[in-house]
Amino acid sequence: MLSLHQLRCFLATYEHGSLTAAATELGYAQPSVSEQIRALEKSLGVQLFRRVGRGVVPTTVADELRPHAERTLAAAEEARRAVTSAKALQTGTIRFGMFGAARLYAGAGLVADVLARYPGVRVELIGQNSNEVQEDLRRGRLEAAMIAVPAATSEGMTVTPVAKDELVYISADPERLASPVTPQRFAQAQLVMPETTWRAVDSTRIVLRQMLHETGRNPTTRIEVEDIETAVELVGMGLADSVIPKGAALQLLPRLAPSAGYVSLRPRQYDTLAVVHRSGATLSPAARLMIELATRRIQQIAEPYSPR
Amino acid sequence: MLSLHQLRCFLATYEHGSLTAAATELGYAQPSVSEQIRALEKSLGVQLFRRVGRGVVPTTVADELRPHAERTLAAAEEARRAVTSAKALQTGTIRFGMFGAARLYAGAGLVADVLARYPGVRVELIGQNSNEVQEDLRRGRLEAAMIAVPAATSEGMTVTPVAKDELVYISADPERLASPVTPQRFAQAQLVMPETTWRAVDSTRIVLRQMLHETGRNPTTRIEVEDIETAVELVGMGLADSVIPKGAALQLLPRLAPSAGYVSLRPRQYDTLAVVHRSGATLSPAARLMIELATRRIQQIAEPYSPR
DNA sequence: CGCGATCCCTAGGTCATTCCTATGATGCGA
DNA sequence: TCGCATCATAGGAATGACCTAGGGATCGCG
Repeated sequence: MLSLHQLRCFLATYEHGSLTAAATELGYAQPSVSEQIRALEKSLGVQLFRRVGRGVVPTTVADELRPHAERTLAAAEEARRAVTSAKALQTGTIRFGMFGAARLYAGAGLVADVLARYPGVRVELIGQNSNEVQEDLRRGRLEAAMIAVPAATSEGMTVTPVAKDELVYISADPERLASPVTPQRFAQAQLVMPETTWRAVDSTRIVLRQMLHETGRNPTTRIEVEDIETAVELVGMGLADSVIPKGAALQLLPRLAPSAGYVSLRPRQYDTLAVVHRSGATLSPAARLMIELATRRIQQIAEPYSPR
Repeated sequence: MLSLHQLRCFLATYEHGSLTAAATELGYAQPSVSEQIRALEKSLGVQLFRRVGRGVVPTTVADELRPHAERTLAAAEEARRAVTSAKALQTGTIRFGMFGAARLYAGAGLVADVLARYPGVRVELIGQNSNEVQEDLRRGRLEAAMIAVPAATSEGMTVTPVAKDELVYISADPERLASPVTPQRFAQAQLVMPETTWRAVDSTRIVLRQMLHETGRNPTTRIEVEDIETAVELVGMGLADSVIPKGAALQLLPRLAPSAGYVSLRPRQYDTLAVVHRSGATLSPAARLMIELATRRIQQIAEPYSPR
């Protein structure tokens, strides 16, 4: 079976015209190199060197083999180098999970942070929804992610809360923004809610359902849309109100709904943003980097998490 | 230490997303592949797969490694293929030694024979002089050669005579061609002799010296030139006569000295053409081919060798 | 022409690697 | 919750890598 080791011995022997010299260069005893060459010749079924009195002389087949041997060793070396630099985050791909809304107002800055520090890397931010991201985590497609809890956290996951993101009520009607929105008023509102596909398990909705449940009411939605931008635009057009994370409101309202504003709920409600990964896994440098940078970004916008 | 085997296991695992499947494809037991992957990860100092419940999932570093692993294995395969086809004489270089005059009138046809049979190969015909060729043989730079004996044959060489090439007297003067040239007449001739550099050991001259020595005379040369064509041209201009192998005379006289002709010596003198190689060496297919073709070519021109 | 130096091969032994079977641990899906 | 699929571990046999020691051939030199 052809091996890189044999090719290394072959090249050293070819260049020196001597087994002894090759062995010296490679740091082996002479019979070891001799044995490797013999094994290579046997495996190829051809004579590579003629043993002639003083030293050895390559055959024409050896001439033929040499450039290929060099190419093969170079490719192997290149492979090692690529891995090393990927390990050092100089190149390669960094993949990180991040649920929709948080990605919306922290994602671009996060990617910018990574690229500023490691210009050679590719960055992938995965996931439209926290639960989708959790599924990727569970399947191993993602090493770590920043998601909004509560979501149906499965066993074997380590969850580290990093920030609280307040949920605010947004509307184009100044009257409804005059004072914090109570559950009573909230229950009567005409709402547009994003992330239709995932409404049953969406973190924000779970929080809101809980809030309303305490008052014995169910939330009603007038419009269901897929993405948060559309929801904000609809709010700007005065067609409905909505509840979104404050960070998203700060970024999207001026751009998509300049006539609208936001106000807190009463009592204040929060999405908890947390870093999640498989329990017991040792995180790669890339993942640790992303976690650190994402945490910093998020905490610039949302309040740092403080356990009660 | 990185090995091709590890890369093969890595690729199979990457493609199947499973150690078991990879092992099946490669024809190994599952723990063997597992061990190879672990060794590769250790040698690179990086995790390549995350072990996740059902199967394994490549990390981004593995994504980075894969194309390089493929390139490396392809290069190794290419190396093997190149050697195989060189071995089968489909490509590569065939090197053969052949001394000056014989190469002159048989070389082109010999090369044509080889190329007709093996269109992909490169052919090198080495050597201007028998002794130069012998030196290459002794040093191992040549595997086998067709040379003219007697020449100073050194120990350790196997000499197989294949043809006798008669030495003929050439002249532009029809009178001198009327009858075979005796040593007496020869000793008085004005001669032009080729291969100046090697005159002391040249095979033809040794034969002629022996012939004259029996009559107690020494040969005199009027002109010394390096190559046989020049000598023949000078003969054609009537400036001197010469002695060259009959094969060379047949080919060169019509072209370079149409007014000249040739006649035998009395007694007839012969160069013996022989195949020479190191004793005890097993000849490569290429060398055997060249010997066979060269022998056939030579025997079409010179008389087959018949031991007395 | 012998003599030492050089270089390759062979022999025999040690140690590491490779590969196997058997078995345990774990996650997934019915 | 049970069965199945998958990976990890353990232990042992076979193979390969490497070494030291010594023999044979060749080369250059006195």
